[in-house]
Amino acid sequence: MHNIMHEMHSHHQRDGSETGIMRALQKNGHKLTRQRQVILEVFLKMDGHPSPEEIHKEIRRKGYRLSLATIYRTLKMLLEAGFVRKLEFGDGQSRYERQKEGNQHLHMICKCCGQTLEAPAMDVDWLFEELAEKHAFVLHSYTTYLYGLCNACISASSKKAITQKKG
Amino acid sequence: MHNIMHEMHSHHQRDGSETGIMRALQKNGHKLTRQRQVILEVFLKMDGHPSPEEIHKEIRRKGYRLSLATIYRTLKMLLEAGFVRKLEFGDGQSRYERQKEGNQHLHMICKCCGQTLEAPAMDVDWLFEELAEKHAFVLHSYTTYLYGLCNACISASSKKAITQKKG
DNA sequence: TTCAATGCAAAACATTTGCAATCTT
DNA sequence: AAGATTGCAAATGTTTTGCATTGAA
Repeated sequence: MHNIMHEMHSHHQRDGSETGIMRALQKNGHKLTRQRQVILEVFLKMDGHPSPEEIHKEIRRKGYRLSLATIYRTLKMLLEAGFVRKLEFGDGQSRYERQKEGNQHLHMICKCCGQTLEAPAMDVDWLFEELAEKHAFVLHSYTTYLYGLCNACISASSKKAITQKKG
Repeated sequence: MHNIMHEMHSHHQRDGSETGIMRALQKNGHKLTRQRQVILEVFLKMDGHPSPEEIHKEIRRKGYRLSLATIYRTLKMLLEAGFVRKLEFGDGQSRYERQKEGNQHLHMICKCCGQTLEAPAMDVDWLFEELAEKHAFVLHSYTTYLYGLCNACISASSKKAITQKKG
């Protein structure tokens, strides 16, 4: 039941397209329902890290109609199958991003405006690997959140500081 | 109102003891109540990453009696003041750990038993710093979760594999 | 004395679940 | 036809909040 993704990559072309994922899920005993197609289709087209609620809104905006519960259930399935990653930015709701193999990245979260940007992981990969090994830990995946201020907010706040002296 | 901690470090000895923190909070206009003393005292003595609920239980176990709401409110205050860090392991409840300056570490979370261990950050620090800089991002803090299997669970599962062939 | 902080219960959320109806296969 | 999946509403679990009361300064 775990990480269908790997299987997919060995047997199929590594597309990870909507149909590719659906086929992989199907092969693993899941049924191919209209709802799952819609969720996948809409989710894959969304940028950033949408929450279940946001995915639901987007789905309705596009004229489809399905229950929030189904979105939760589908996301859980996709998570267990390894097609998505679950993120927690600390704002009370969970967020999801697509799991693209070999595309690890860090999340930089601006404390001021809440915007998140992504930085490619680069050297971090082997560093974490080495670190885990040192602790006899088998590393499967990782998530990193960098908190601070984005460029826009720094500019804004320094401008404000000039205006009102002493922030 | 933000990061009283820094202020404390420049004016006081950098102890971060219960009284040290209380004094710093007080200096910033917060009132020194019995409840806050108790929460701080108990929390600082707890290991790991206790959730508000766990802190509450521990407090009651020690014979004190105060409301869960107060714990939430106090933790929020400590968070905004920079004395604690908030963590989300993905198990549905938030967890808190003490913010010790210059003691950054990564969290290794075992997917099997749920246990978390900590690894000192080492080289990660400047790597993140460099990365942030490259994106014009001012780094304040970071949190890293490494997911995988701990030593104990690996041993256990390999033992099981021998017994039942094909896991 | 004054206003912040507390306790309590209710409210607000996000997420999960039970169950009857409905789809895939 | 059989069993998985859905929708709905209710349940759950965590966190927040309104408000009267208490307590620190």
